[in-house]
Amino acid sequence: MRKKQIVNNTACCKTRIIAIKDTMEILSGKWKIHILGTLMEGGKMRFMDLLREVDGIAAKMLSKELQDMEMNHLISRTVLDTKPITVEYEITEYGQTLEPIIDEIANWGIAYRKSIYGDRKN
Amino acid sequence: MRKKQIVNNTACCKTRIIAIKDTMEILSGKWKIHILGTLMEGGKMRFMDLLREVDGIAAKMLSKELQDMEMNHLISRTVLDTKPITVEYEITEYGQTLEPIIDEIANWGIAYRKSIYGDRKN
DNA sequence: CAGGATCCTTTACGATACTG
DNA sequence: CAGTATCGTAAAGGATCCTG
Repeated sequence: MRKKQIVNNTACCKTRIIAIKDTMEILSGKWKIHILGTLMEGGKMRFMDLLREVDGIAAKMLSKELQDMEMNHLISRTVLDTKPITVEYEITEYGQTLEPIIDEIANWGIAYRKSIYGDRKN
Repeated sequence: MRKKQIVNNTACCKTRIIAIKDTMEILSGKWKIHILGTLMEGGKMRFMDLLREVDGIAAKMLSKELQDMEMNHLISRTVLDTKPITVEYEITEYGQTLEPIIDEIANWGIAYRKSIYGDRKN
């Protein structure tokens, strides 16, 4: 029960830890999950929409996080030829594979509120 | 398809966004999910164990995040009366309700590696 | 061992302009 | 509208030393 087998552990058991690290690296920062959650609800959204809906985010951060996620192919950016231009952001198919994560996060948050405020409407 | 019904949306659809916010507030920072993931694998662990297993974390951060999570009742801290003293950290029952989230994060990370390196052993 | 204290560097984040 | 630039703060990160 002490520390035997540490060497063997490295091979099999760290996989999960590394996996968590990989995922968190891609979702790094305070905002990506919020943005993704918002985009999952809202479908195609414009910069300003996101700025309004993602509570508390500043334009600089939004801009930066969107670029980040675009680079990682989690979202797509489409410039529409209007005047002034419009830009639409949308979750990619690949980005949608993150939905189970976001869902669990949302579910936990909902349960959390219930455990605090009870089932009453508050 | 434009923006009709925004008013109605606020009542029903923001629940999820707020839930995500709640959860992310409790899991805020770069390390909590890593620590939880590690504790979920390792069971009871001591400070030094965590310092070794949570890749890259500094003692200062570990200490702070552990306190944070203890305050939120996600983990428990037990001081054993040895000499020198030993301290064991463990996920609480409440903290275990986060497992579905961590699991999804780990799963995604695993799939992510596969999508990059293929099924070959790398 | 389990940490807190200190000091210093580097990112992350935020608020407020400003531009095509 | 969709951003970038600029500036300032706060938190993260690292190193080292210290204590019960």
